[in-house]
Amino acid sequence: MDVKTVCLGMLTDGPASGYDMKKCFESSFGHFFPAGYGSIYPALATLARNGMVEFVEVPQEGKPDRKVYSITESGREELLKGLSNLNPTHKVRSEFLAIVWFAHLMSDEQINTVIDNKLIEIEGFLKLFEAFPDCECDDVPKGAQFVAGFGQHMAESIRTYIKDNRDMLTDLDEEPDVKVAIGS
Amino acid sequence: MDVKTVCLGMLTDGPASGYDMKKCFESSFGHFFPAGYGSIYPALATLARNGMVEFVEVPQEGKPDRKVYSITESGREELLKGLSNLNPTHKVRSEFLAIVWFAHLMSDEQINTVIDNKLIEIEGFLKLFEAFPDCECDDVPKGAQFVAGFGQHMAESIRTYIKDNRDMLTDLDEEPDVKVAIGS
DNA sequence: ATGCATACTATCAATTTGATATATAAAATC
DNA sequence: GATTTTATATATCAAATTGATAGTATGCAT
Repeated sequence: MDVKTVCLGMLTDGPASGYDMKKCFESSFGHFFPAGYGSIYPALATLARNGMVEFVEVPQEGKPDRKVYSITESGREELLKGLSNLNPTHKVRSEFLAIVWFAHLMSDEQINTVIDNKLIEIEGFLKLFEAFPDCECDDVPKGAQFVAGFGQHMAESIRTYIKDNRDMLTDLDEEPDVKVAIGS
Repeated sequence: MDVKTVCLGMLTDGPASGYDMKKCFESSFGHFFPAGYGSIYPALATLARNGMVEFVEVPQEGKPDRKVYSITESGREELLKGLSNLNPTHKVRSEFLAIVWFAHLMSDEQINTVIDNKLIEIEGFLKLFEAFPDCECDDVPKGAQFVAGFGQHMAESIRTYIKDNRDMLTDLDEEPDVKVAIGS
């Protein structure tokens, strides 16, 4: 599955421009399937060339024209093909874990900063979920709810693991600062 | 951080060929930082060109020559630069979650198979950890232990979440098959 | 005997990344 | 009042990565 398939999937929710899709990748999709302009625009161009999507150019005032894409019938068939993978991947690419793997080559201070920053990042991410608690309200598709819950569960799980095990990584956990009794 | 940095890191454990490194990516590193021949060989070529690594060609009988690479002093400095990122990424690219997001476009049977297969895959992955229980034994660096534990914890967490929430995704959880009492 | 696994190297097209270019207007900051 | 940033929108480019394939030889299994 590539960005083309995901773009087709997004268009089943209604017409959208490349810019709209980029925002969608930023807000939700990108957390588990990232894409930037450099993959979105070529994907849309290819899909249009092959008749999977159609577009109309909507003139704007003072802004570039919008190209608003819609999925076609061929596009819907292509999408179902793209989704029909019974062994889909789930890949992680983590600079964080690579750095931690080589912790013994680095200073305790460096590692501690990396860990602190990662915990802050996770905390910020988890705050996003407090906003809409278990949004099983409206017409949000069950799949999206499952994926959102997955993300939240993962973030909590990572936070827990890091907090519970970070002291493995530094020689002295938190510079003991033990005042040895003088004259003992 | 790119594959070059990780290759340098691997070489701090001792000299190795591209083939050796590929096996290392397959067995451990690849679970959180994947790389194939197509990135390893170009990485080693670039590193050699820039004096970050040196290599000797070791003739073999009936097999192609081995090119055995070693890290240089410049390489060690370059590695430390590569590791000195205080905000390293942790990215997920999941066809699995993308498919699940669009579950409403698919049949229950398809989704159930995808989920079953994923659970089997996770089960298989977790069996790898039973082999060496908490390998804090030898001289395995703490960083590697932390990362291995991280992987195990994540896999368990994903398994739990999927098992607890998979029924969100299908209309009827497991084809009820309720035999209604006749004549009630 | 024919195919598959292991041991090595390496390359290639297609895809993706991350940054940048272009252009205008509104909002924020100084 | 001037400057910077943010938002709206398009698009492209070099570099990196993916996933597959090619080449060459030995051994093992069916």
